[in-house]
Amino acid sequence: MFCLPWFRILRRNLSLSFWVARMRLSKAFVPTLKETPSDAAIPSHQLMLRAGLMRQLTAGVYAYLPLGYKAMLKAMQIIREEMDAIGGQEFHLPALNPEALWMQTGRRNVPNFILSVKERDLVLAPTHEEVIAWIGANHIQSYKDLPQIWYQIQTKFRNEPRPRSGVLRGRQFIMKDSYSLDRTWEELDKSYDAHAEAYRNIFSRCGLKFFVVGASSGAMGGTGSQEFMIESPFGEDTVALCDHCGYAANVEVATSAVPSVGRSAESAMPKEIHTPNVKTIDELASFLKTDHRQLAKSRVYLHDGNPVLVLMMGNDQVNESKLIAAVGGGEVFAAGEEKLVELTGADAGSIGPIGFKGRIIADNRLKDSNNLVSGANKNDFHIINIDLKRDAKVENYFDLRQVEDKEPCASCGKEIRVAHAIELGHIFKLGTKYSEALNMRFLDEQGQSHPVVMGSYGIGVERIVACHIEQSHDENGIAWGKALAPYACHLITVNMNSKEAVLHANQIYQK
RNA sequence: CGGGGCGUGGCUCAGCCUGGUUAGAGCGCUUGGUUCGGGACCAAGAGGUCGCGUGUUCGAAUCACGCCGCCCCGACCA
Repeated sequence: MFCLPWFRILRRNLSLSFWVARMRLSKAFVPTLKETPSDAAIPSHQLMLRAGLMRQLTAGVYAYLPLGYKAMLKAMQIIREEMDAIGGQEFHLPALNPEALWMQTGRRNVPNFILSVKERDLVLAPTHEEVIAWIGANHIQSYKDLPQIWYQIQTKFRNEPRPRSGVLRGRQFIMKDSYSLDRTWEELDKSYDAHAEAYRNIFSRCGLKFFVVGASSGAMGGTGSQEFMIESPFGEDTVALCDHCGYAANVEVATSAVPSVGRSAESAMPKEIHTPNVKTIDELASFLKTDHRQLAKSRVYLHDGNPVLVLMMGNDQVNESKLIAAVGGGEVFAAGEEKLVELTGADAGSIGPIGFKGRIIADNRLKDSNNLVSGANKNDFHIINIDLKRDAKVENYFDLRQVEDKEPCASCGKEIRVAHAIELGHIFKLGTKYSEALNMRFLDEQGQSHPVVMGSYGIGVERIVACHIEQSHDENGIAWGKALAPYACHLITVNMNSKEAVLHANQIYQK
């Protein structure tokens, strides 16, 4: 019989490729695996190994085999076409960078970021803002030189503490990164919007079911950013989605329409009460037979070493991304047990705003509320009837809470969903952080010097392929869409004993 | 970096607890034969520093210690 080889896992979806590559399967290097390698935990990782797309060399580093590289090349070609369509110019920047360049922007010592070379003062570039700004600083002189969109598709290196999920988080990966250089923030908006549109086109053409979320710009600096995501239980990001109105945001910035506590007419006088063995908000609620809305939880953080007390309603969780934004950037750590006693005189569970020495900020939900219960900064004691306007020196109110599943949507009021997602691309309005650090400036019409306004935009090439597989596979293997399929067409001669059939098949093959 | 797990032919794993013949199985691979329209069968083979090192012992894949590597959870994630 004609024995079907086991690589049926590669099967399906025949169509013509944009490039004419032919290969006889008998000569192709496609090492398939019958069993799932024990190291692979998620479908895309398992199938990329089993289908012979790639092999792992070491943690977070993969060798792409011909079949896998073909799929990646197809994704790269789509990216290239769409980047060119918005006026992007392709570069190939060096992966080896002088360490000194990264010292200038202060990013050399960002934790878990840069991999370096032992023998020289060189580092492996994790991204290319610095090199772009270096080129721009040397060659952009006049407003007439702007705007520019510069991009490349290049291997990046990062000192990932824990690579995982196959190709989704590696130490070495291929990324399309682009950078817009503009004169003004308004023009940056245009470059940014052009990228957003290009990204939509790219992911659509790749056949991905994706969505866009508002995101935090985090330590990159800048004023705005969006992420392009696919929903997946294996994603490392958490997003809030509204299936009714389309609201979508990373939980780092997501809001919901939870009601605030408000203020009652009478503000009773504060009183210390004995609350033995009451450590949690739930215990406090049942001890006092009240609901969470009257309880103000205190969390103490150290912001660049200075204590900040954060008041939250009931069991609302502090969202540290929002907290960082609220306190004006920098680093934030939750204070440890010993530090809590040192700062407040009490353990976690009995800490409160009254008598706290340091900044106090509170979540919007508690704005101007009264008759609240919080810790007394004395173990086993709480204070009731706290009026935040009268009794506590709350410096300011911010949105500090983490949204939860099933809360009402901030824009339509219906139920939101909190889900995991994989980030495919991220676009940032960077601003002038890097252009100032590296002195990339231009002269305007009046001869005034200004820093170039930058945007930065990334796409993970491997993630496109892996996400496609996550979204398109079954028990038989990968169901390739035609956009990324390594080969468009699989020509099978059913009866190799028929000279006529073989001849015919070969004729078709030659075409 | 904290917690957990694992490391035995290309892949998946057994053996280890209760040290003792030439270290096993399935899949894959090679050769020969059979089969021949839906993931073949029979037979014979090749292939292993049992992650590395030190130690305990007459004797270590098996026990102890150290190291390395990989995976998962967490922290982190520009």
